[in-house]
Amino acid sequence: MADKNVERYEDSELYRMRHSAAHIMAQAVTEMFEPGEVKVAIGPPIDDGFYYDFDLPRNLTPEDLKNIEKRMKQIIKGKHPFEKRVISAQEAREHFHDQPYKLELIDGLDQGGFDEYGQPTGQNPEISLYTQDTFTDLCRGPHVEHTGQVNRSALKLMTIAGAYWRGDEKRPQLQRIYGTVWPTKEELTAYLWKLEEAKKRDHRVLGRELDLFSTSDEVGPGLIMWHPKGGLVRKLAEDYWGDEHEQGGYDFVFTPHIGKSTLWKTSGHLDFYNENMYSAMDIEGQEYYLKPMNCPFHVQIFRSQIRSYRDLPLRFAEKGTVYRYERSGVLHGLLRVRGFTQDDAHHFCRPDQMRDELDFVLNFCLNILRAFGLSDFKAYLSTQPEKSVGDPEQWRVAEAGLEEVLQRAGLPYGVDEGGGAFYGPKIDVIVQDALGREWQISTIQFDFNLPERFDISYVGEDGEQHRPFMLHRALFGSMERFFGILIEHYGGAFPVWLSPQQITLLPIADRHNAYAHQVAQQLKEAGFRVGVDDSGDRISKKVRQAQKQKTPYMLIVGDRELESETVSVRLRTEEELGAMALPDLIDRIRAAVEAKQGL
RNA sequence: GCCUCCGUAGCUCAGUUGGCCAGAGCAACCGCCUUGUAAGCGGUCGGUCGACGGUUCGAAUCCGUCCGGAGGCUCCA
Repeated sequence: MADKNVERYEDSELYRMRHSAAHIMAQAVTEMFEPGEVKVAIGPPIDDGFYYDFDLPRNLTPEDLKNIEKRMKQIIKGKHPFEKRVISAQEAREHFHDQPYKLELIDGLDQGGFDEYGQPTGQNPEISLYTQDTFTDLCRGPHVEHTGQVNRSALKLMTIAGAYWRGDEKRPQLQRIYGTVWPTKEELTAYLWKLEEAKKRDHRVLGRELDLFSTSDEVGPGLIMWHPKGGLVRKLAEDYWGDEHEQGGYDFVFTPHIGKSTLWKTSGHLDFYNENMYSAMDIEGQEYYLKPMNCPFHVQIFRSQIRSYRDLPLRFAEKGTVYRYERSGVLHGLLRVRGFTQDDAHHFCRPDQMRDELDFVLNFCLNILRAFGLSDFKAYLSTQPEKSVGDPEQWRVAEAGLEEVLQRAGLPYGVDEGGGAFYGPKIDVIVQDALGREWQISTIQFDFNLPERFDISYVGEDGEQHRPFMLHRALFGSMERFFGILIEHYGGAFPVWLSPQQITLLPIADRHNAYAHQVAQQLKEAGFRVGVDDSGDRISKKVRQAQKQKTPYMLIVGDRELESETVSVRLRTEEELGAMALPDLIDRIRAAVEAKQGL
């Protein structure tokens, strides 16, 4: 619920400042070219700044960006007032006769309230112009009073990027300049610092530095190689996942990576999911497809025998690796890939079990995520899209069921109308990471399609055949994506239970190596992942190396420790615990591991 | 996919009117030092300058195609 005392961003001074900055930028860009050469599109404020889209005679360079910023600061200094004028559509058309994008916007406004994306607004708004200095723009406003109210010391142009007119790739591609401006210089600095911090946590960078994973040109884009250390983190996550699922009443299944075209024909994937599937391969004259989803296989398992109402619910879980075509431009590290492993499961249940099943799966999901330091949850409920299968009545029941479980769980949620999959409505769980960024992780979806298409049923108490509800869910979503999020969430400093190497022994001099190895052996026997840096480097170098690897525990051993049979403990937080006896240290680490948090 | 930018040793980067054998730091390896909490010293190895084609007496540098990467592509004129 929005707090009434908190001003909405749209109503804020900052919003107006950014909106005005966009206009000032448009003026600066317009002035760079001959009259009539610059076609301006739209220039709204956004979360952390503003942008403006232009159709220009040539491509902008980073050098241009500097000049534009310079010119903007001059315009700001001029303290030019923003003046509003309400005009008729006809006047507007005359004014913008050589501005095709503006004309299109005017048409939208004139024809009964379409916004700049062609979406109906349900109202017929007035048409207004805002002028500052030499520049006039079609604009609803509001703006600051004069350009001097835009803080020029807190202004910075960020990047140039391509963007389609109205977001439609069939329309012209425009040049978009992103900029940011803040009430104070300090806030700009803080914002830039946050960007830097996010950069430092970039899972692609950390993935290399910590030797967690890689991709290879020779293998292909969007295909991930998990290195030993990344693989270990994954195994730890999967082991935990497996234990929880066993406790949670899941059965584990394993299914092939390919299936015949008839399977995908029956499932509907060839009709509805074709654009994400790779082309067929020929095996002895039969077409086979790489699987983009695991569901059809799980359905096969369900119907491999006659099921009784007493058998339900059934929960089949599989870490299933799937392959989906993604356009090359959208691939991104571990977060958007072409081959990935879903921690998939399908629940089959009776209608009367649906409510319990939903409660179970949502709570199960949130509990597992909590173990990974994620606790700030919200959700989206996505409803029936235009292109979909199944009885509308059934959709309503399922949508209501999903909404109720969210309410019972007390999870804040929004509704994405028409955002569901073609086969059923869904809940997406969104988490906030350590930097406050939001990530979509888990998904819980109804499937009306497959039970129907594969004609699965169970025998009810009445001896008749009944169609079960089928629920699809993934908690981590995909192992790749989840790993990427975890790396960024922890900034590469995994909690000790997930750290690939938990402890590194750092002997001061060669003569301490034997003792270091002996201690390491004891720690290994206690169940920890331990290494010894017995290189000839100085201790400060060894500490540096271990720090860079974000090793939770650094144990320095020299003459003093050897003498007293202790180790000097340094944490990666740079905290020093001083000399500790091994049993005490073991107790401490064991506690942290069991708690699945901290060091 | 499209637009902009980018692609030089494992990593981070120098190398601009096209011209001597393509460089540095880190890493790796070999030595010396035997060291007290984020880089000790010296040496060695390592690159068909993303790939292919073209222009040229001559291409890392210019052109073309392809491959790969980064940012962006509907948060209300």
